[in-house]
Amino acid sequence: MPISVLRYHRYVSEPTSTRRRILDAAARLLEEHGRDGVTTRAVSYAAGVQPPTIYRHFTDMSGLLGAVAADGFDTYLARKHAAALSDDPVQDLRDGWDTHVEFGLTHPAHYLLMYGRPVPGETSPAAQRSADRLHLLVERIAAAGRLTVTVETAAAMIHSAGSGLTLHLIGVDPDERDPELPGRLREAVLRAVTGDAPPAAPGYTQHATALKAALGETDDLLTAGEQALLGELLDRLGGSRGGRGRSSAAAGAPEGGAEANPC
Amino acid sequence: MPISVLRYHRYVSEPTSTRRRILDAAARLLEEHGRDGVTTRAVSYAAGVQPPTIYRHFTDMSGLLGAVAADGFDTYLARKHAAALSDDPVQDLRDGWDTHVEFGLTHPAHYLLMYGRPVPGETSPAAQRSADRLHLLVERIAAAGRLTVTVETAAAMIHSAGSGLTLHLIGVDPDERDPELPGRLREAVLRAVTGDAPPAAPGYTQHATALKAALGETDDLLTAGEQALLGELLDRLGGSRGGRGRSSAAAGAPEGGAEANPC
DNA sequence: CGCCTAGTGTTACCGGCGATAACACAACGA
DNA sequence: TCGTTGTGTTATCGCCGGTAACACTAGGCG
Repeated sequence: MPISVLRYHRYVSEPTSTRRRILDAAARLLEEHGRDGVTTRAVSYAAGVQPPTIYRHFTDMSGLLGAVAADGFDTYLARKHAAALSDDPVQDLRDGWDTHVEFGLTHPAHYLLMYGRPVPGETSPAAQRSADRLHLLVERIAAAGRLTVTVETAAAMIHSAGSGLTLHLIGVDPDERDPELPGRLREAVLRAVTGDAPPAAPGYTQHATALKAALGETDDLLTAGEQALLGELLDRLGGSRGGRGRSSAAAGAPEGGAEANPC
Repeated sequence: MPISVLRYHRYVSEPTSTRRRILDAAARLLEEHGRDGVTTRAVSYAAGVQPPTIYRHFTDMSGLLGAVAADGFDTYLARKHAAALSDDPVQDLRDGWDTHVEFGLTHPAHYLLMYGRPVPGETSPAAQRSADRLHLLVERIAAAGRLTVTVETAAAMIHSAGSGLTLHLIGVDPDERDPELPGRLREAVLRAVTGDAPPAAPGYTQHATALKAALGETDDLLTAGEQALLGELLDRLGGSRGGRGRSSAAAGAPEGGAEANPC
């Protein structure tokens, strides 16, 4: 790249941006003195700026704390493998669980910021990022045909148990922590969301045909009409490579009533 | 009781003691405005005393908050059966779990005070009370010879999962809470600490969830509407397991299970 | 060139917070 | 009767989160 392009701009050679310095100072205070050590004064002093500067970059205190939490979480995950996925989705989830717990124990103050004070409807950016990744990991298990509950339910179970475990461990003196605990709880939840069964064959056609074959057992969950409808949709996925669209439009209800209505 | 015994003492006929008034005022503020609404000024004003009076009774702010949490928790448990134990220790634990979660959802601010900000080595009196009761419930299961792990490990697993679940639910909008979640997580942990084998999931659930996960790939076979419809039917098959509530617990342990590599 | 605008950091300040010192006063026991 | 103890008060401190108003710089544009 020719020198001429390297025009002088304000921040090109500045060692670290003000925002970065504030973030780092706040993170350091957070780790060393806990949540209560992160005050506007302390941060501004440690970052070498005046207090109002903080508000210029992070609208208020909670904005700063949220940014610190997100930054710390991202950094940690980036340093770990993060995106390295194997071809065993269950093992990947296991690794994700362990990494999550490890982060909480390595950075308890960050972790408490993320999960310690839930507010209905709100989710910190860091927690959201973590939840997204969990959802992805669980979905891969579902795609492998090894999930026995909804993806959403499985993710919620795993998150509840995992975060509860981490918070519990944070509250226990390191020497007194039960070494059995993390592994056992993890496997308990894992067994509950996966069957112990070996992975089913990949590809949706197999699942469609298998499900079609088992349709008769679903009387307590689906009405007769729903079973019939589902059967037709599964036929489309499992068998004939028919053209798209229109074929389904015609099919009326199998018979007039279609209203067994259990439930 | 003869009147002569009712000597006049300062507080005999006083409607409520100062300590009680402060406690009640703080609890009300906590429920109505959350943790941040409980300030020395607000409490003292609501209780009709001067701020320093609070320090006379509860050495500092955290002392007051601890007392409020403990008081609220005790009151709640007292109003519930609390000590009513049946002759089925596992069912008693189940009830205890449900009561615990219910308390957290009914009094989220109290609950966050108890579990939201763990500090290594410290345990709030309220949390300690709850832990003691859990220990007792688990010990009864052990006495019945139905525990496959240490009492301590079992209690820690249950506590981690239960408090994590409650914190998770507190953070989710009431309308969007997964009704399956609490029961499933509870049974998963219960099965892991007692030797019970998981109830055989109907074979179709895995196929249903797998197919759901692969719905996105079916664009060439199904219209968007059909995909949505199919997705809903698949959720019904993957989500709920016929009988609800306790039914799933009974199943004996056909195989040792429970020991698949806790790592 | 000279003016304007946007971005950034500053000084000075506000109301509210947790906490404490020093005092006022009632009840009780020697 | 007089100290002691328990309880609640007045007055005040230092720190907090947050904001208004100003100062300076760089870039855009006539």
